[in-house]
Amino acid sequence: MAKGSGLSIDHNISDPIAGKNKNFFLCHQPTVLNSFSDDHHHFHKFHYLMDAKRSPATTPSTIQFPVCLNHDEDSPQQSSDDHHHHNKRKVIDEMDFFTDKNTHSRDHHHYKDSKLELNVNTGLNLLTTNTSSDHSTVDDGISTNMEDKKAKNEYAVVQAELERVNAENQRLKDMVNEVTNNYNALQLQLMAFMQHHNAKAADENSDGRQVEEKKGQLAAPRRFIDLGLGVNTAGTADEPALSSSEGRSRDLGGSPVNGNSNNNEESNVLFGQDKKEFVKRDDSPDRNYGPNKVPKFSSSSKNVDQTEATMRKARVSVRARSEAPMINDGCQWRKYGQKMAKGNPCPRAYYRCTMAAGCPVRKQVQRCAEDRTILITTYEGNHNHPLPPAAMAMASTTSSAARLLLSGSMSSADGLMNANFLARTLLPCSSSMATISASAPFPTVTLDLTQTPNPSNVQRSPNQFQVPFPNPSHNFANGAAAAAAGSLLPQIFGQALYNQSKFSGLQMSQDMDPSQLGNQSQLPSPAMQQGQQHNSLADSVSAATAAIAADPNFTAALAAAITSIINGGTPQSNNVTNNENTDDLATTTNGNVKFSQSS
DNA sequence: CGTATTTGACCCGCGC
DNA sequence: GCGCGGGTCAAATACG
Repeated sequence: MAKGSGLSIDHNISDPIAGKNKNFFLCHQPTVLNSFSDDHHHFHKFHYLMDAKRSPATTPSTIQFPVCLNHDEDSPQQSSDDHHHHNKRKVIDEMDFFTDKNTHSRDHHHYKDSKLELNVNTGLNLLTTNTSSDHSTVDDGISTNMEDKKAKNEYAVVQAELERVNAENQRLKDMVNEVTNNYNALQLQLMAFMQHHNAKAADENSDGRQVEEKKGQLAAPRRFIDLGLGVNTAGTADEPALSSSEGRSRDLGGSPVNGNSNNNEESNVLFGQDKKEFVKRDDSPDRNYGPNKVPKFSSSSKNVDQTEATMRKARVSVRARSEAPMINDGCQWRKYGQKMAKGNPCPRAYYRCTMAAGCPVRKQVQRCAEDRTILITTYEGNHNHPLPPAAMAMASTTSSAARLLLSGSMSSADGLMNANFLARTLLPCSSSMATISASAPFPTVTLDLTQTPNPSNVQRSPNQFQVPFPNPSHNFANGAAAAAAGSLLPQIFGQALYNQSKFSGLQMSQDMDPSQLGNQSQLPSPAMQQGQQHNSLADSVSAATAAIAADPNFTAALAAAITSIINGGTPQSNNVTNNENTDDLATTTNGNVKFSQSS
């Protein structure tokens, strides 16, 4: 749909991006959400939380009313009223209660489904019972002050309970947000870690070296050069994404700083950009990244020019379930724009990193059109400043993933094969498949942290290829558990790797020096990984379990697991693949990793 | 009052 | 050349 095409954006959709309203919804059925208002999110989310807590055997809400009817008569509130087994006032109470409630959630029967159901049902039951039984008493025409007081008391009790539940709702909402953020952060950490290892493996493969030979400390920096562009200088190889410089000095007129030859390799992750550069172009827009502008500042060879042009476009997209407007990636961002993107009713928000002046890193945040609980965050560029540990994961992930992607896209003849290779190397443990798109406008690596893919449900565009990966979820009986495990397993596995020094049972240690792990040490070659993964995964996970059990971060992992299970238990409708190529942000895949190469 | 966000306008590339 | 869509700017506004 065209921009400004009268597309009505309800604030349910725009809120999460707009950032003002932090109350994004969690919903089983995204298609119903558009009719809800802000006030209703509250209750809807509450229902979600409570529903998740319920045991599977919980009776559906529609059946609970008659069941609770009896409970209500025995409920403390009413039993306290010893004098009135036929309380005529209860009709009034009930009406009052619902009058109050209706102002909040008239449409939300879900609310009654929650913890408050006793109270709510109390009213209902009283109504039904009283209407039949009250005839005798009501016909008496007796109305005492005591009854009025009792009614008011009950009303007050219900109101207090409502307030209490509201407060609890808010608290739970906060908890969910926090847990979700932790979950995403942890997964990103895993991504970064695994991707580092695999990138190294890929590097060594391309160098024809033996895995065991490499020295971790030295190999880590080199990898970027080799993967990025062998022909390039360290500096240019440093900047696969739009962080690359150039005289995109539309406003600043800054002299282009190319090459960045002063940049050391070790600055790849933390300092994707050399400082000279970002000082010059502290506000340079992305549009100057166009290929036509590359020759201006680029170095000698056309090869390098093409490389830079491609690298400027490189993007790393992360799909994660999050209720929050943004995933917590450890960086500070400032919003500088918002647009409606074609093919997605949710607005796309543009952010730039504000942790350092002139940091070229930008990101786009957009909800997935098919499943709006999924947040799609697309990163461009490398940070030109030190990052806190929390931000390291994402920074290194995007940086290295972009390099991996570009290393594949560089050799045009083998583009798809390289993409396959990249897909295999990025997340062999976590993903069940990788989808490779050759038609995206930008070379894009998509890391899907949402769920375990179901290959049979995936719809593919003709130019997408999927690389089957070992699916860790095949051991799980039900889909929810499988979905949960799909995201949890790699997480545990990654956590185990992270704590690898604490145990020695990890299969991976056979192929590499454990001492190198903390330093982006290498992994077995992708082929080896695939071959060994099946065999070693179970052992690795069990070893990992032992490792993380002793780790303080286990709590985070556990929280992530809970979140994952909750997510997995909700009906998901994101088996849809949006093949709209023009919307690279919204392009979905059930695979955890997708590479999109510009043709 | 300083900072962050919003939002309409603008620029640019691309396809027709 | 024109229209469309993505991306960014910057004045206005909101917020703490």
